[in-house]
Amino acid sequence: PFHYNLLMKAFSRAGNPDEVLRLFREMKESKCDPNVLCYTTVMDALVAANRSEEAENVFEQMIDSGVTPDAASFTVLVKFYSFYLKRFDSAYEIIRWMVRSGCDPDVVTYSTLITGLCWAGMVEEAWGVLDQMLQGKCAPNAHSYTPFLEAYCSQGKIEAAMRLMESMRSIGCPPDAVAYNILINGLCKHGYFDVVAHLLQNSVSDGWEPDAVTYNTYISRLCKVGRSGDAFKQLEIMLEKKLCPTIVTLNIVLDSICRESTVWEGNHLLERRLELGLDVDVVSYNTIMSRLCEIGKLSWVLKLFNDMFKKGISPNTETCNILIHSLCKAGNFRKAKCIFTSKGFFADIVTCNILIHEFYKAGKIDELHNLLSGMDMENIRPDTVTFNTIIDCLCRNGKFLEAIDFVRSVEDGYP
RNA sequence: CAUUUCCUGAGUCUCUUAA
Repeated sequence: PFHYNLLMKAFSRAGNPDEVLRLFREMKESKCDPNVLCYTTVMDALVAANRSEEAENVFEQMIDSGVTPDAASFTVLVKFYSFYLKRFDSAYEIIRWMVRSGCDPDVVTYSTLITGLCWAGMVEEAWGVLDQMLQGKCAPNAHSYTPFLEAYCSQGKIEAAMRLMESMRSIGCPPDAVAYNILINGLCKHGYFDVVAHLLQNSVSDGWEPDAVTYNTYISRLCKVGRSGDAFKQLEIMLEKKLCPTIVTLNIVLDSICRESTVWEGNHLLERRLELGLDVDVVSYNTIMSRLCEIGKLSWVLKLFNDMFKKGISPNTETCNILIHSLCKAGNFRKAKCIFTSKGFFADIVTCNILIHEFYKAGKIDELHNLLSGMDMENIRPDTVTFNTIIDCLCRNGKFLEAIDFVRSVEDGYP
């Protein structure tokens, strides 16, 4: 069981839930009874792949086979109810169940719920959970506060975020590099690059040390506002500080090069990756394929996809979305559908938005309706992009009355 | 039975869709 768990954990980290499931089956067939840790590993792998129904099944299996869940396994349930399904009533229900069964929720459980609530924009509710936590004599840590920082920053409430940083200090949870990274991301997003420069200068006296993520954040944001020259200066500083660039750093630079100069130069960087001591990953390929998709080079996209496969890098949902988009743009709906319906691929809302747009453009209204009802069955919830796409397409086709009806029909259900 | 070690859960950065 230990060794199986180690293996499963490795595949889970590599983002390969199917292999995790295969090992899990193999384990049970070889009469090696999984323990709580194994069940939790499997559940977490499934949740990370947004396959929560299957995770729920595994939890039930665990109960049925008489294995007692611990705080960690319950927390995985809280995680998928709050992070993915946003069903907070169910998350609270899990916590009540924990208390009833004598397995008290700990700081991780509460922090998970707080994170989910903050991501959903329910900041007030989240403060309530923090109170509940304090009443339950469970001491909060940095994980309990940073979700609030993130929420404030994304709402543009920079002042509130700064004030929270100060209170963290006085409460005895001084902000760490992660907290500063969240703040820096928020500051960059709202254009306060000068404030970021100051924070970096004062880091020693403020008691924190910038890490690779700090610079990745700063560099990426500078690139996004077209200041790639300044971004490269920061990359130099990062290297001078002996901070090792990560694969994310490489991907940020790659993205900037592909957008600003040519895909060709981006590809060139890929070939020189070894000099940096970094190996490319699925995101590197997605970055290039996406730019190729943009300029309509289907055959190049397919070639890179093959290269990627040969290197043993598994495609993720983004990869498949780029492929589907490229195929549709080239009018090859048949192949696109092949990917869409292939097992092992789990469509998300982005996949559906791409198809909705392409079906409209191609006038494939029947296909469109099939897709919409399929989304309903698969529980894929439309987002703002879905609605904007539909409205935009209706208007472009001159169907203004239909567009107006549509807006009215979704007015209350607008996400 | 105790003790020690190993294996499970939470926060920040990069890629995909509309305008």
